[in-house]
Amino acid sequence: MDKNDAYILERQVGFVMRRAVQRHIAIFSALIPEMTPTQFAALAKLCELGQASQNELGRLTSMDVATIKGVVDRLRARELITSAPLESDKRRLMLAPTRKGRAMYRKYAAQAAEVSRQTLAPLDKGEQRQLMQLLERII
Amino acid sequence: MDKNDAYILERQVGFVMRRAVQRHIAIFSALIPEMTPTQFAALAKLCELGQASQNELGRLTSMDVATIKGVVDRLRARELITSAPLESDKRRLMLAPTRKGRAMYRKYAAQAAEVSRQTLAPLDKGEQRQLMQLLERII
DNA sequence: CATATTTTGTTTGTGTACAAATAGACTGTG
DNA sequence: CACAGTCTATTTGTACACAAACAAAATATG
Repeated sequence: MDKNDAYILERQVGFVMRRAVQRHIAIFSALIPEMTPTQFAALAKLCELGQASQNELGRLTSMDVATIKGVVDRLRARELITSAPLESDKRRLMLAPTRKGRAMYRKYAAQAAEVSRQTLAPLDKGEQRQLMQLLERII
Repeated sequence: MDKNDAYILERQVGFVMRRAVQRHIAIFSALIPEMTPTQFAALAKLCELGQASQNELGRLTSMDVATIKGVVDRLRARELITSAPLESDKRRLMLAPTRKGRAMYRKYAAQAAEVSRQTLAPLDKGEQRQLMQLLERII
């Protein structure tokens, strides 16, 4: 194998992104130890929407059916959201944030934005925008 | 809360990176269904080194002690690597790829590079380099 | 040399993440 | 209306990912 063709782990996007995500999660859990990024994402989206079915919330937060179920179960166990089957469509489980859930979201929204800032801190504003745009294009 | 201060999930780095990683993993498992990106990373690094202790391999592949143990266990179960306690330091578990492990690595190294290419395909060469450089700076 | 500290590995528990199989409820089309 | 296909949710199994607690071995330091 040619030296230039060599597979170098450290130069693969997957590896670099995995490490960047690791650092991001570490920053998140330092600033918001009360919940995980995933849980906060689900809660934030549900607060934004007011209500949504479990499936809908999963799609909007990019979590598959099994994943969103676990996240919803844990949020409900902590009484941050409620769930009830929809009368007009008994397949669907409608979710809504509780007062406590909304309070939690309001409490940490600023911190969550700070997590993004710290994650991107090594870059200047222009680079930050560029990174975001490039990432959005490979989704 | 001011509209400009609103927390928009879709604009947070963490969320965007998580989705980019999801897409990357989907591409990987389509091209290399035989193993996970994590397993391939460990095998690739071990093939590059020839041998390494479990802890060392974990550090070099950014996996914590519990994670690398699981990955190593699964690779060993498939006879892709061997492990043996080091005589000169009985704490350490020395790992090495088997003939089968090296063959597996050679077989998929080109495919793994192709995974990176496909992941970055929406970008031109310059943008790809830029993205990699920006990501490396936020690790 | 003795012991405090560090290093390596294991175990347990919790939390994503996804595939595949299942069940019940809805919808569309004949 | 019937029923084929679709949608929603659940369950099971596998695989990362990390924290915390533990044990054994090596090293450092007094």
